[in-house]
Amino acid sequence: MELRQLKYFLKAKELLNFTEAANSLNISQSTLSQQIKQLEDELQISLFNRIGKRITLTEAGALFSGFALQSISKANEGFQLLKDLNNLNTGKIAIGVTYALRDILTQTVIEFNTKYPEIEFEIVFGTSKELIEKLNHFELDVILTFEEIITENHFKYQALFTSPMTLVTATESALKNKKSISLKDISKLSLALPAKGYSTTQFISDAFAKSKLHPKVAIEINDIPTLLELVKSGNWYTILTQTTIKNEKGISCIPIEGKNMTRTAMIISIKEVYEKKAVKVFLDILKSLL
Amino acid sequence: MELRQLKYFLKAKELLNFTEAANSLNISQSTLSQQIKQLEDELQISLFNRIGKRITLTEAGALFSGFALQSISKANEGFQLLKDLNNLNTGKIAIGVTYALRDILTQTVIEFNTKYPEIEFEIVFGTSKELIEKLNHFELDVILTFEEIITENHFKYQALFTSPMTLVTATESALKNKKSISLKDISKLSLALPAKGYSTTQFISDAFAKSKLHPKVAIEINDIPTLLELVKSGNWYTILTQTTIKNEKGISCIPIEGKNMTRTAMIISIKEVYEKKAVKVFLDILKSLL
DNA sequence: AGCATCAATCGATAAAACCGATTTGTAAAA
DNA sequence: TTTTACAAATCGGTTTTATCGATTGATGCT
Repeated sequence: MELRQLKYFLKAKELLNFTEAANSLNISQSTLSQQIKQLEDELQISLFNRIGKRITLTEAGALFSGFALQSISKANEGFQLLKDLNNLNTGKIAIGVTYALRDILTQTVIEFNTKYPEIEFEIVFGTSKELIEKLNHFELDVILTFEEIITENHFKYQALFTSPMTLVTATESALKNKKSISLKDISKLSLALPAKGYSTTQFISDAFAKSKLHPKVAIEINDIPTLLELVKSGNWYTILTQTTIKNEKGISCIPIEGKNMTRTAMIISIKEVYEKKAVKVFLDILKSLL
Repeated sequence: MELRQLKYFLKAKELLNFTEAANSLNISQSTLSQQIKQLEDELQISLFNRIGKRITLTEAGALFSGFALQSISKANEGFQLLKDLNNLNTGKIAIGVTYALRDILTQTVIEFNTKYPEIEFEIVFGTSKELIEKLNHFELDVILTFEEIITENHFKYQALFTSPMTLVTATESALKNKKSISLKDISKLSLALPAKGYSTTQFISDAFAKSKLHPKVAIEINDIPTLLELVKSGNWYTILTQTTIKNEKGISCIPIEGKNMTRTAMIISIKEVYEKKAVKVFLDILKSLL
């Protein structure tokens, strides 16, 4: 059992196709086939079912894959630690972020980059659900999102700031002079909301359910800039945290009445995983900008 | 970076001597030297300082070794899981135990072995300190001991039963008719106690300190059967949990007065590590015997 | 039936892990 | 200081194995 074989196995598991996996790994199909077989021989159990010309993962393969991933990850974390030890002249930060936190992220990336121009970024926008999935697969170092209802034990949470939930309107709206608005009043309006999966949408539907109200949802959409365009048209309203529309023109926001109508921005990372020095510095800059 | 190299590295780290490490690994010193060098080249950092003819671990080596161990352990845990998946016809249980729990261990091992004769045992008697050290190095699957003052976050603790602290005397002792005894009275007696490192000794000295008393410790000894022989002579007394001397002949015990004069037997294992099926079954049998 | 696809297998090659012998460098002993 | 002993590094050669391309065999699709 070698790390090489574990890598091969995981790629084959991911694609469930030896030929494609071999291409992806830049080895021949024959090599991959042999190495998987060798691993199976050593483990004395099949990792894949060969059903005709297609393969599926066995129960053993499914159970084993978690450990294989952990084994590789630990080795990589060790490697990463050594790189960091030298300096911040190399490396990559992978950050997941919800659209609402775009502004603070952008500021931080710009400032970080002037100080450490060699560090690469991978920035992934997505729903909380998608980001947490990626975090769990070690595809992201850290994510920035709002607090979740369910907290997971192996995550580390750091609160950043709170932001009120607001009704977002076109600037020239009938409601433009209101200082605040109730959920009941909102339930009379035609709404365009972020798609399910966005934590904001979950939060809103929970809030309405608690008040035994039903929002009029005319549009669900999974792209926030487009959502804002729709709102600017004046035909619909939406509900977002105030932070989301900071620096946006042509729209205004009205705080929603009621306690607990605020959300807390969070940094989420995996507890037991070594935190890259570059990530630490990045987060320090982020916090200093608040 | 391959698991093979990580294993070589860890053995070299352990022995801090390439020649001995190579022997222990059944490879030549030249191979070990080359493989370590190759690993260092890949990691672009030295893992060992070569000071003359002797080697020491660098800071990088020390930091990296934890990840190397984790990487290997995760791979091994995956392997173990697959073995367990098949059956309980193979495998090994490594148990650490303090002498006090010898009786319950023995019963469990006997019963387990009649059901699963293929499973091997490695049984290590030692002080709590020694056992916890071994548990942390993945040399033991589980340990049986009394509760510690300090609990560690990455351990899982399962309470088994409580046992009173007792003064142990030769059966034909001047104290034989006493139903209980105070710490103050004990402080007048000549004691033989288990060596430092035994959790019982720690517990006793704490108890005396709280009562501002000083025990008369005539003998410290790191072997419990011998300790009991000394007590049987009638020249000394000792303090042990009642469980420890269950089924021992020629000695009697007198409960010690005062609250908190009991200890709780514990199963301790590492939280995040996969628990072997055989270990689970073993512990189930152990609990059923209580 | 014929074709396309994919994993397994075969034989050959290139890479690498490995070994024994030797060298180099240091520390301890004389 | 010189000698001796020891331990890691290096060298050249051998063995092992990872890899490849080509082929085979089995399956699903048209």
